[in-house]
Amino acid sequence: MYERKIKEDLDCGIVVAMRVFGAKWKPCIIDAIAKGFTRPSEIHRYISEATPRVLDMQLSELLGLGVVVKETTDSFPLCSDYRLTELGRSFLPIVQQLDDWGNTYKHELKDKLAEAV
Amino acid sequence: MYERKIKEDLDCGIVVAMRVFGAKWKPCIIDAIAKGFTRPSEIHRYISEATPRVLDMQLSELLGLGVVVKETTDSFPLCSDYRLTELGRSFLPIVQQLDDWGNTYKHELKDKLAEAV
DNA sequence: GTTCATACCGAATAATTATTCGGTATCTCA
DNA sequence: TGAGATACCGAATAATTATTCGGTATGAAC
Repeated sequence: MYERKIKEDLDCGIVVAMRVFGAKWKPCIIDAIAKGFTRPSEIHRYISEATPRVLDMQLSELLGLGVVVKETTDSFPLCSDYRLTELGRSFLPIVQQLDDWGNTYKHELKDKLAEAV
Repeated sequence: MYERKIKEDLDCGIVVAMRVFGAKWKPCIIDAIAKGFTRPSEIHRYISEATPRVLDMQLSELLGLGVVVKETTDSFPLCSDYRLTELGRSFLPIVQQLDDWGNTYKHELKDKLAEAV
C-alpha cells in the first residue's frame, strides 16, 4: 500500500472531509450516483470530461472508505452498480450546496478561473 | 501567467466550487479568517501543519478570486489583515458543514485514511 | 548595530493526483 | 468468428499542487 509522505491532522473535521471528498471528481461522482447514474459507464457518460480510469480509481477509493458499495451482476449485461451508503448520503447536502454555490457565482468567476491557476 | 493544460467544464457548479475551494488548505483558511485569525501569522499559528508559503499562495489565489480582501497597515507592527468578502462569507455554511461532517465521521474513518492514499 | 517579528516572493524540488495507453475478461449479436 | 459493450487493472507519464529554502524589506526593542 502506498504510504503518504506528509502527515496530516486527522482530528480536524475539515481536513478529514477534504481527504475523503477533496479530489477532482469525487463530489461529481457522488452527485452522479445520487441522480441515478449508478453504473460506471453511466457515470462516465454523465461526467464526460473525466476518463473512465480516473472514475474507476476514485470509485474504488470511495468504496474503500465506505462511502459507496458495489453490487455486481454476473449475468449479462456485465454490470456493476455503485450505491451510496449511509455515510455517502450524509454528504449529499454538501454536494448540493457546492453545486448551488458554484451555479450562483460561476458567471462572476468564470473569467478569473479561466485565466489563472 | 500559468496556463492550465487540461480544460474543464466551468458550467458545472460543483466543478466551479472545487476550483475555488478544492485545495488542501483553502477551506481551513476560510475557517481561520471567519474565526478571527485575519493576519497571515495568526493563520499560520492556527493551521500549524501548513507552511507559511502555502498559506501565502492560497491567500493570494483567494484574493485574486475575490473571496478575501487584504488591508495592509503601513505603520508598525507591519501587518496585513485578510477579511472575507460577501463571496467568501457565502461559502462559510459549507465550511461549517465540512467541519461537522468530518468531526462526526473522523473516528470511523481514521484508520482507513491513515493506511491508504 | 544586531536581532527579532512581521509580510512577502522566486525558484527548485518533492509529493500527489490525473491522464494516457494498453491490456484482461465476459457475454451478445450479426 | 469478429466486433462491440461492459468492467476493470497496471504502469508510464504528465500535470498539478505543496514544500523547502533562501531571499527582500520594514520598524521596534535591546
